[in-house]
Amino acid sequence: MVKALAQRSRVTIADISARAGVSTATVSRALNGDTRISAATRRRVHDAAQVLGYTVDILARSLQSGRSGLVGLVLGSTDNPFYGELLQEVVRQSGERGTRILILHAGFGPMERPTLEAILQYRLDGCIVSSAEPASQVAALCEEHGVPAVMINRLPMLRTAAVACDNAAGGRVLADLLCRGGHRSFGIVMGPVAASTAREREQGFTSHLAEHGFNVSHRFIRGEDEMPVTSYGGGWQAGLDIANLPVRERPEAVMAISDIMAIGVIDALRQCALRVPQDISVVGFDGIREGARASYGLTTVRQPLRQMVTWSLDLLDRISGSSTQAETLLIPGELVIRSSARPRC
Amino acid sequence: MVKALAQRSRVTIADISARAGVSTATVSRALNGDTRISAATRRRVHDAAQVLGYTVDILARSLQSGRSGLVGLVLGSTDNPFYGELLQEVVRQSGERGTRILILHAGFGPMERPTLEAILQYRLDGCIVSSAEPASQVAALCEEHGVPAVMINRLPMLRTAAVACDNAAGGRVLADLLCRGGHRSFGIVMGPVAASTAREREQGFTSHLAEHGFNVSHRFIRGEDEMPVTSYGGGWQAGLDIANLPVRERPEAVMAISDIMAIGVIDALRQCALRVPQDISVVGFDGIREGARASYGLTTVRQPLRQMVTWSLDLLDRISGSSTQAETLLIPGELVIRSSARPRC
DNA sequence: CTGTTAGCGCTTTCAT
DNA sequence: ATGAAAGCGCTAACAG
Repeated sequence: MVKALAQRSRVTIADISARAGVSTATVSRALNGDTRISAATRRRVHDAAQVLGYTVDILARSLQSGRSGLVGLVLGSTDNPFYGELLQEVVRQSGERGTRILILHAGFGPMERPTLEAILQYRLDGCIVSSAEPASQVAALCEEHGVPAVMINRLPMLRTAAVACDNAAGGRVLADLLCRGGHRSFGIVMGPVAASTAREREQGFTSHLAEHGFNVSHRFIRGEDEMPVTSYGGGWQAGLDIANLPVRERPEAVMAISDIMAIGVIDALRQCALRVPQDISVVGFDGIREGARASYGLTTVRQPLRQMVTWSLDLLDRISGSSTQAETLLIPGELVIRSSARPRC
Repeated sequence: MVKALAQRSRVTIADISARAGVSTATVSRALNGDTRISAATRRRVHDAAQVLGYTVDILARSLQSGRSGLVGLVLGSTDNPFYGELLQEVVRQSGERGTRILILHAGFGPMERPTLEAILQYRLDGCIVSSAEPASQVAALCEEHGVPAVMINRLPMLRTAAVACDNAAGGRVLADLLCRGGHRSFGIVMGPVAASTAREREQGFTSHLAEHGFNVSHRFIRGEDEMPVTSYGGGWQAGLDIANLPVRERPEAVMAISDIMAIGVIDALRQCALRVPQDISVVGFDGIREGARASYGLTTVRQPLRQMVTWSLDLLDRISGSSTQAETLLIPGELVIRSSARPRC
């Protein structure tokens, strides 16, 4: 009695079995909803558990079952609000399914070895990878050890699965919008490290333009030294460069490879007294909340975040156990027309 | 052989013990750097581990030791970039210490019961709580079960520890700056749900003004329905309201309770053709990256994020085991003067 | 329907 | 300096 209180020792199924007068096996079964247990016993067990304040020890369960109920998440730099939104959605949905999120990485750059090994050490049920650099490391490790992995918005690597927004199609839709808006010269803005995502977007954009007899006259690759990915700072620099172009050379429309870059571009253009969209149209890609602010009114292609996460989690469930196969789900993005691109010439 | 490959079974210390010709106990000791093991044996064990590609199973270790190496993190809505920055810093530092982050919550609002129980189920070594609403629930649970908890930027609850930026002092510093800038009328902007953090900031601000014979003439409480906390949208609304005030009533300076609100205020003021800081000065609090953008140049008090996280993690280490005590660490914020507040009248 | 018995992989006395 | 054995809390055969 005193001891129990003093030691704050964990309440185990053994405690319940004692109190309910059944074996621990029965307790386990009752608690896990095994239908073979009589209603009466089940009640007694549940009551006892309730009274004692029992909670399963997932560590113990996992040791036995091999599944931890943990999903690893690899995030890029939260400098890009997209990752924050992704995190929130992943946490929400995985919570609903009763699985928890272990953060493996959040930031730019590669992962360190010990961090990577957490995948094995904690017997993760799966991994969701949404950042560029660590993708291949994680893919290799998961592949080798049979841990399901799904890339969000990255090309599937090795035999991992992937779910992505249809980047190429999105690029095409934006090109189309700008063409219809009567723009005749185009620029594109992207970060130094071109992830597959960026390349696809560009490719879709460029090829659609080509089909209509246009091409991309200016291609700005700008980034911050410390973080050579798509970033506000990179967009800002590109914006300044665009503003400094001789007027006749200046593209009438610019597609930024991500919303965060587009926002940087817009700020820089305005800084230089250029008006968006009157003087120049700017479109982005991602659909982050910030783009919806009245001060930006960013026209963009929104990634179907919710669905992408749902499918990722489904995929993880499905491929766990079965031999991992490279399966790719492509979801169309949604064109969101606001005010940063001129509708008519 | 075939079986080993087919089953992809985990490499355990038993495998190592077989290969190295020692007992599993010795393997465990060698791997954990027990000094009593001879150098020769240790080498053999390490080599074998290396060759076999061994990784500890933390689940098994934890079951034995009671410590999981997992720290729970409760985050507010990543709508406020502050939480994204916090996340990144926490992940970085905990990674360095060899502990991993389990996300318990990310978003506005309370936590659901099952999520809360993850704290016990995974035997978390501790919890870091930085969001308002779930704080009391988490505190209660941790308190009751002896799990160390530290509130970041919240009042310590029950017997939990806390580390915070000195909010009151920060408020005072901002008030002082504005006074010296020659401002004579003041407004304050905050979200509907006033966390302790917000109240302290306001209190410091107001009391310093009072000491100099000023007071806050306007107090704007604005938020978004779905998310009644400090938010961009709330700041925006407050900004519009300020802009719509009769000119003579309009405060010369406004302090927003957070940077994200300050940014909303600035955007709205500009939308209404008011210039910041020429027509009105705006200051914020937090020091998020976004405020550093040239388009905002937000004058603010920066929270010493890095140090706050370091201390939190230290605190968790220290109080684990010992009877939890309410300990509060207050770290001064750093005044960052940029261009959103008039320096001289 | 329920109890008995083995472990899951690791650490840790207690011997030697 | 090393081994044998117990056990962390749970689940899953395998009996009845």
